[in-house]
Amino acid sequence: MTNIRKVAEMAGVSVATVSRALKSPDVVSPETRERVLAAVERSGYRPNMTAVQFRSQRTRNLVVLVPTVANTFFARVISGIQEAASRQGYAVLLCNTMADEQAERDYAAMVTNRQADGIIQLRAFYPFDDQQSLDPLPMVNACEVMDDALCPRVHLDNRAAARVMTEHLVQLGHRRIGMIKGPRLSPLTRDRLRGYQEALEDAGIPPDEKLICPGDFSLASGYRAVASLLEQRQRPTAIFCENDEMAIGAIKRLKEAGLRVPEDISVAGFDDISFARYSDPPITTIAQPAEDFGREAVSLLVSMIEGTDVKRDARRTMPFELVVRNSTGPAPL
Amino acid sequence: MTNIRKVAEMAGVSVATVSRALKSPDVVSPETRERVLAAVERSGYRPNMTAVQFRSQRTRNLVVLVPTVANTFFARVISGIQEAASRQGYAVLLCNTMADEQAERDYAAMVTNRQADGIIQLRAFYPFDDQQSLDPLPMVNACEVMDDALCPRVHLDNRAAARVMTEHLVQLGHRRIGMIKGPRLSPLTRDRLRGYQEALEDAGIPPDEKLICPGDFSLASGYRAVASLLEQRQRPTAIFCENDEMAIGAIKRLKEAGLRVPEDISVAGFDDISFARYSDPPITTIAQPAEDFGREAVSLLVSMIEGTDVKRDARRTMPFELVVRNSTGPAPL
DNA sequence: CGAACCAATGTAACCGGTTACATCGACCAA
DNA sequence: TTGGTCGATGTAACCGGTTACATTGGTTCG
Repeated sequence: MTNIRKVAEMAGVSVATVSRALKSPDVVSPETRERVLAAVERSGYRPNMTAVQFRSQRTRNLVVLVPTVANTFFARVISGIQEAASRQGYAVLLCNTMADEQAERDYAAMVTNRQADGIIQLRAFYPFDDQQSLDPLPMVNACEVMDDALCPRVHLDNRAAARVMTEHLVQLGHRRIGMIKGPRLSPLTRDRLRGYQEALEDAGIPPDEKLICPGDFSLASGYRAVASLLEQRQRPTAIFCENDEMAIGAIKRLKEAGLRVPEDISVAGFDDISFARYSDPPITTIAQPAEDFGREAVSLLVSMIEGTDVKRDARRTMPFELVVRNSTGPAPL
Repeated sequence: MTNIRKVAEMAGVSVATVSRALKSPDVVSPETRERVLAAVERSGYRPNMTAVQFRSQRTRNLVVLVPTVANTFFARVISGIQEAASRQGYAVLLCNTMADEQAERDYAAMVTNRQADGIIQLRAFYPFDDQQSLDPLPMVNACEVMDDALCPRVHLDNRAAARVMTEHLVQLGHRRIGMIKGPRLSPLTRDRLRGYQEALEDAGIPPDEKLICPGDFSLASGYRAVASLLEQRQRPTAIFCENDEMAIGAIKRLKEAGLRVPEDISVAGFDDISFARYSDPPITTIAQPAEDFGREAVSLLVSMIEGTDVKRDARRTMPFELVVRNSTGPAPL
């Protein structure tokens, strides 16, 4: 492996000059620079980045913790992150954690280890031990955010969005509106549920626990949840699913039961993933500027890393939009 | 930042003893070990991994280049990779490259840079300059493999799989079978196309260029391709899509044209992504052991890294399975 | 009793860059 | 002429671990 000393020898200069010729070309004379670059070229020299990182205490790497990269919503967030990061000269190291806390801690350690300069967490879990350390770690929480202000957060007003969706269903005349929830402990689920409940209350519709089904954001869980909703004495005329995958699973089960969507029953989703538009019928859902979540998170994180003052409890709320397609329609008489 | 010297001082031993107590506990006396571990505990010492990596020339990181992490097939491959890697003590750094060659080269440089020990490429592109270097770089190519034997490869016999699917359609009585291809330059597309053509030839069906449409694996491209197939004087009675996303897009367009699947026209996919089962109708497709692709790739890569002899042109061919669902049926009379 | 050996630990070189500080020669102004 | 300044470059310390080799003290055996 050719190192900086070999290059220095070839160019007939000191290692310091080689380093300078590569990192701050303007401080070496043009002739020397030429000579060094020629030697670099001839020797095929590539700096050993572990040495550079070790010495300079910077890596220009960002770690991103994603619960499931397969989720097309997260995929869009990721592409926003990558775009912004590469524009700012950072590489993105993606970690598909499957919501495993130990895996998240291990990857987060890359920051305390100095293998990465900062971390973006897309889940409501703080992966470090020192929750209250004085100098906040360079971390940003996006999408599903934590309640505690342990680091800057980029999020959606899930409560408001769920409320808008529920109001949409109410306006269509629905009064028995089922809900298929996301994972039990997710703040995202809690907020969407609250929005749904508030909208019902505003409309003077009494809450009904039996209409609220557990789910886990998977296609299969949407499918299963519908089975239990259909057993009810008085069936709902609309089902609000906390994400589009579950809506797709739900629709499948409804069709199997011989029900037409939306004539017999309406189904709403959340996220506006690409499959939502191609579903039969296309799904009414909440669209989020996913890429912007990523860009915003990177912008905050880079500010933290580069020393710009970012308040630990900074918070960016992103806009959402109700996208009405054909999976929702007037309540049957 | 507490370092090994501080810990050594606290424990009243030398830095070498601290290092040994942590890395090879059996060579230090139990009492000393206790003392060191206590000091580590009290000081909150965490080894600086950049120093460890720099010194030991190993990182225990694997880079994985994925064209699009959102693709649910790749997501399964990734989870196989992660499972196998973590079992062998390696961390996985995922890179969503969007098939951008420069991005792939940049991330691949992490290996030549020594920021990672090896790389798994899920696309048919060799991201290093020195194609013919004497000591092969620790790289494994999986899923969409290159024709040149530049590194070990883990792949599917796409030709055989496409042939099986086409034979399935022929057996159902179809003689005008359209095809929606994947990206132009992909070897995967070329092989699947060849399998399709061979099956037609075996069945004595003359080839018809007009039945072969370009696509790019996206939902939208499947949708668009069907539009052009429907313009044909004599419409196909079956369409073989090179992946499930395009099949879903195709079905949507067919329904919009008032055609029933599979009564009026059959549609087949490839990959068996989770949405395939939830489509209406569920899609007939080719299932691949996606997780095994990942596990196999890691196994080969780790062997290369750890010096076990792996032939540069090693090649593992994974099995596939025809999954018949309801999107294919007998050809209409 | 002394040589040989061994377990436990210490000393210090080393990995490959970066950079503070030193050095040197050219040029300029007093 | 001389002291000061400045641009270009060299010297060497340093980052924080790992590990070859040296050292020490105790035990075993001829």
